[in-house]
Amino acid sequence: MTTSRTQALAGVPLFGGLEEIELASVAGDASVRRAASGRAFFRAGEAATRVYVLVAGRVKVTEVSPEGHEVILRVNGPGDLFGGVAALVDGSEYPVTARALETSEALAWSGQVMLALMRRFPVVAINAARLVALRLHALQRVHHELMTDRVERRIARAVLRLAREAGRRVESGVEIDFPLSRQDLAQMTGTTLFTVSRTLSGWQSEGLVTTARRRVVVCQPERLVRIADDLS
Amino acid sequence: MTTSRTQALAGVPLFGGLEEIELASVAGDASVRRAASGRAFFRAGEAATRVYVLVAGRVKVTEVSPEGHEVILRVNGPGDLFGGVAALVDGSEYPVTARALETSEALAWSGQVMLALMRRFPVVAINAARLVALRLHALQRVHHELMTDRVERRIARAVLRLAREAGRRVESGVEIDFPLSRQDLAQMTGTTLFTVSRTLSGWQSEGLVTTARRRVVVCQPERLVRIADDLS
DNA sequence: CGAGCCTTTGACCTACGTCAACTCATGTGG
DNA sequence: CCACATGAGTTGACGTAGGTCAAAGGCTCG
Repeated sequence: MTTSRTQALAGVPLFGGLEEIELASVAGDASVRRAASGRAFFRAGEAATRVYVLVAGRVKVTEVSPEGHEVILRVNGPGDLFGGVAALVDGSEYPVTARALETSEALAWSGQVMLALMRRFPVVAINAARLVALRLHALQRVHHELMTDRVERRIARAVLRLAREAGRRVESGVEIDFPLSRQDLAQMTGTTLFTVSRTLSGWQSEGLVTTARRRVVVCQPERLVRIADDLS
Repeated sequence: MTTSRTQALAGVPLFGGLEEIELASVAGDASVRRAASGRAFFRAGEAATRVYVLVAGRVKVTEVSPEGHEVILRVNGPGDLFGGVAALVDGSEYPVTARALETSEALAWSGQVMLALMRRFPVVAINAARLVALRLHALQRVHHELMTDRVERRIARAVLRLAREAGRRVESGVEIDFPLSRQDLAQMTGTTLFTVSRTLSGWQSEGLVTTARRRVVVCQPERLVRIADDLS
């Protein structure tokens, strides 16, 4: 259904600046990929053949070292570009794994097709550069935090970021809208699930958050911000 | 001297794929910027108006937090793009500071001009996306290390990277070819100058490296690699 | 209903940060 | 050209944030 694919692309940053008819052409070149919760769109080490734009769901992007240590670099939501980074470097491999956190759907283009699109519509290439640049900036900030901040602050920042990007209003506050384990938070903040557990327990007993198995609700964002920004 | 500027651009990755005559046109739009050792090409927070390609020297890219903690994100050498990332996001500010480690020279374009170049020569936009992507990958690896590795290994990796990217053969091994203090290494690896000092002292007494004030020579790279990759 | 996950909590330990004191180059100016 | 001020580096003593490991309880989903 090309028309529905075209609609899915409306408002996607990668294609900002394209006319509707151009969008339809771009959509025509796409294929639809789905992944059930826990399944991977691609894994690190595979040939980087495709560029994805997430249409629905959540996808975590992780990197695992030779030793087997896995870290979470980012959680993508609808509209986000992923895999694109590597597919432009031709003949290369994905350096990361993209795994669905819940049932997800994406549009995909082969690297070749995407390169052709970029040559035809330079604005797409410019958008891509800008998007990757923004991602780089975001990672630079997280990296800085990791170098200089204590764990409680890092966890606070991670939770606030997730609430901002993937928050859903509920009675008691803002719930992070996908399953998020202590282990996940640990892999985002460079600590252990034990420390995350202790930290969240502490916050919960102070009323800052309420938690359940793989669920986090931020109840008092401003107090969390105080922890995140504390200048003392 | 447009012709010398054109020569400076030959082989620069950002402009790979351009014809000589196109290169000359690109060079014609550039201005030359110089910075003495210690001076900044731009500082974090300034309006991001220009894109730079380093022609000669070394430039360290740093980020400083509100608390005043400074971390080194990268050291650029000749041919490297810097500042480009932000200048594409129009109306934005540089998120980082670019400071010359030694007397340096760069070519610069305004963001406007660079955008126009990218529209005219889509390959430049594609190159830019690719370059930023590569930088993102590099930062992802470092970030991973910071999350999972002990300091000695991180320092070993940083030293090896610098030797690879900016090494000069000397009698006793490979010297890192720009002034590099313990503090610098600490700000690259997320530790303190004290720990770096102790670590280098240890290595020196084992004959792995020789050091002097702001100078590091790698004498036994393979043993350093053993520390960096130790799978025990 | 049962088998795994996810989570909690406690006890212990250590890698590394912090601070202080000292030495040694270096480059600057008198 | 020497002297001194300054910034780089070293080393020791000490404290602690948070990692590690073990044990056990509770969801949930098959």
